[in-house]
Amino acid sequence: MKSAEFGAYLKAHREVKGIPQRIVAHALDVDTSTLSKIELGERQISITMIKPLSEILELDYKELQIRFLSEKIISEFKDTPFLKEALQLVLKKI
Amino acid sequence: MKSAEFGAYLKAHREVKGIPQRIVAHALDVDTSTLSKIELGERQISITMIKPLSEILELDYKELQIRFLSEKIISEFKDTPFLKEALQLVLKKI
DNA sequence: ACTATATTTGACATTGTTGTCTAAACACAC
DNA sequence: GTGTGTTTAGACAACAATGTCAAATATAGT
Repeated sequence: MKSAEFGAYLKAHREVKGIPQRIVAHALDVDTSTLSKIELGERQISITMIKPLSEILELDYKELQIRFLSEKIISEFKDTPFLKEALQLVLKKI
Repeated sequence: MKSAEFGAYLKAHREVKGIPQRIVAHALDVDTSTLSKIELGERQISITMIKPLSEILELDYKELQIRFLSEKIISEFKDTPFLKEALQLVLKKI
């Protein structure tokens, strides 16, 4: 899932709840313009936004965080040789 | 990654082989100034540099790549909640 | 010490990303 | 239609990261 899709996912949830961007943007401490761009995939979502997003959209934080993070890692490293081995090494180290 | 440690490791290997920065820098298609900063940890190492580095320093590519990549991931996400779970999910997906 | 080479440093231009601001586009009630 | 609130677009400044260049410093070799 690309970042644009994650943005669309957030937008869909926001609209289901009937919350205007104004409110969500305030919770994230950004402009509605920035939030709009996030929802449209024109701006990256900062990882620090996941917690407040989960709260205001009433989504499970842990689930959203894991999903966001895993997609971020995949999109960043998907074409990198030996990614699998590196991930296994990271898991061993942490 | 601004890993001074990895840079120092590369520098140590280069010096053991007696290869001047000039040669390695040329293989990486950068200035000696940039290479110096990389070795001192003042510039990030681009992942595309690992392959030419392994060749010129006669280090095992796979090993170097895995090591570099795992350290990069750790340094980037070490304080991120649910990293372990996200990594496991990534491994499942790829 | 002198010279040549190697390395490091700091200033700089370039590039990419971020969020804001203003205004335009949109939706929808009245 | 008009008016009100919402969303999006584009231009902009702030900021960080990159690599280069030229100058400064360090290291050998003789």
